[in-house]
Amino acid sequence: MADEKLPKRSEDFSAWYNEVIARAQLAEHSPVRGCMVIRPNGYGIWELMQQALDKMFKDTGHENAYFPLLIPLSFITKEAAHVEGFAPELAIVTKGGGKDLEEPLVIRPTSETIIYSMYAKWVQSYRDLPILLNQWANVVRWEMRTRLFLRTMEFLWQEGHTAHETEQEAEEEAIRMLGVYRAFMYEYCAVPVLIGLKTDSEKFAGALRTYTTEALMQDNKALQNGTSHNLGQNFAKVFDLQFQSRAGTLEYAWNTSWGVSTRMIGGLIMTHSDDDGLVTPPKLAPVQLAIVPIYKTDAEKITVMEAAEEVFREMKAAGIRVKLDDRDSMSPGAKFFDWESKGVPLRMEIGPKDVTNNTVVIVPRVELSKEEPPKPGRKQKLFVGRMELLSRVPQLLERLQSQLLENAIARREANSIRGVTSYDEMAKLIERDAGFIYAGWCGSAECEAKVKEETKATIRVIPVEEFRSEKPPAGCVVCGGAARHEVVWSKSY
RNA sequence: CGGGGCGUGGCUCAGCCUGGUAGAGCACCUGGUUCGGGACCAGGGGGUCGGAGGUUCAAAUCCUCUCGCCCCGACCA
Repeated sequence: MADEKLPKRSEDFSAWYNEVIARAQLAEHSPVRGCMVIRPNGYGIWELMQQALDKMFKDTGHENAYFPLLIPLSFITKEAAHVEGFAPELAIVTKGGGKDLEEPLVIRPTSETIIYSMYAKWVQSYRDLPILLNQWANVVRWEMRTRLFLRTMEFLWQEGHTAHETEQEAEEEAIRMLGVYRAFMYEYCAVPVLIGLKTDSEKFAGALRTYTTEALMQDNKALQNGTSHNLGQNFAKVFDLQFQSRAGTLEYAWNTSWGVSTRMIGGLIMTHSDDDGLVTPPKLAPVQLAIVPIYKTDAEKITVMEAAEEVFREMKAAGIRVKLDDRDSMSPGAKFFDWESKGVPLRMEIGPKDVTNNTVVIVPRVELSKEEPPKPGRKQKLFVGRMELLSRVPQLLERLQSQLLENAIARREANSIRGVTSYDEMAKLIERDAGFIYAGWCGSAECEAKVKEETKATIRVIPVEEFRSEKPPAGCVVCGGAARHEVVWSKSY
């Protein structure tokens, strides 16, 4: 299909990213600036993400519901920090049915306001708490500059919204869902993330505290791909979300909200894909195995197709997402490139020799360290007996899944620099896109702003203990004052 | 909103400077030969040149306006 080579990551990362998406037919720009059409190959990834996450949400006691797209403008303006944060990116409907509306309606940029206004009606006493809901929805934020998946004006996401009796319960919920995201990123996306707290300047408009998952892309820029907020009582106070407590007093509820979006797909691409095109982790690959039959003569075609169809049925029955590529007008070589650029984890070749030997050839999309190494300069080819397929294919998919995570962790570690103490050194590291830079921070907004101003890097996360360095930093890398936190600096998307 | 670039078959672009029959590669359709890493030959379909106005015997080409897109900067999951 493709007639040219991809741009190389090392030469033009941004052009490479766009081209990977185009080749894999994941998405396209829409006629409206900043919006995106998600094609089946891309939406298939999203559906698999949804399925996995939805189960995780249900398993942690949440239910799905749906709240409307249109929100009264007055709702958004009720919470001061919230308005301030979102005002510049609101899309507002002022006309309906040919007439000016009495009150303009906002197309939701997020649903805190409409949801907590409803919760207020549903909650009388502490017995009505907690409320643990999630919704799958689209939201609109009027962005200046957009990139497919990473930042589009309309995007798909899920937003969880909960209400609790106590601050501690809300805090536990925010952290529990951060943990869910972290597990999802590792186990399904094979995207290793740092987790921790956002600084005040980076937190959600209207939150008490914002927790984040941060991944490092192959160009060494950070991507925030999940957030979980402890909203405190900010929204409860504005929308009268009150309940009678166990002690009989009237109290405001404590809220959390948490979300992940189609941005994760961008993160997936920029984490795993290579100069041959898209790479998808098996758990999120709409097609996990592509079977390419190879034949010359009509007689060969008959026996090869027979074998290929049998393997296809076998794999399908075993629950593998499999495709038999029976396109007659395309050469096998062209099919190899096609499936590679689409990121399919395993490709299977079945030719006359395989039929005779009762074997197949399997080529993994990325090299597997636990399998026989490839010949120099060649792709790794695994010769597998037909009888072993039922055990080997799932095993290879698992190995590929863990290989991707291993590779990504290794890359992140190779591009994480700890113990930076001098501001000049940090500035130089940022200048050459060194990756995640760990350094001390005094906690002042001035020091944070100075770095952003001078280097474009920001504090991505104040990591939880697990991700901190063994030796805590003593001083702030900017002002030299006592360090209150170890933080991770990086340029970001 | 500032700075730069670009709008020509589905895609990537040439043609514009110096006005005169709309082109190429890829993709697509038909037939044949091919097929274990991007096949080849022959034939074929498809474009009011982003839009409007102007100059001219004549505009993809020159002029004016307009719309849209992309890249770089200030805000953001």
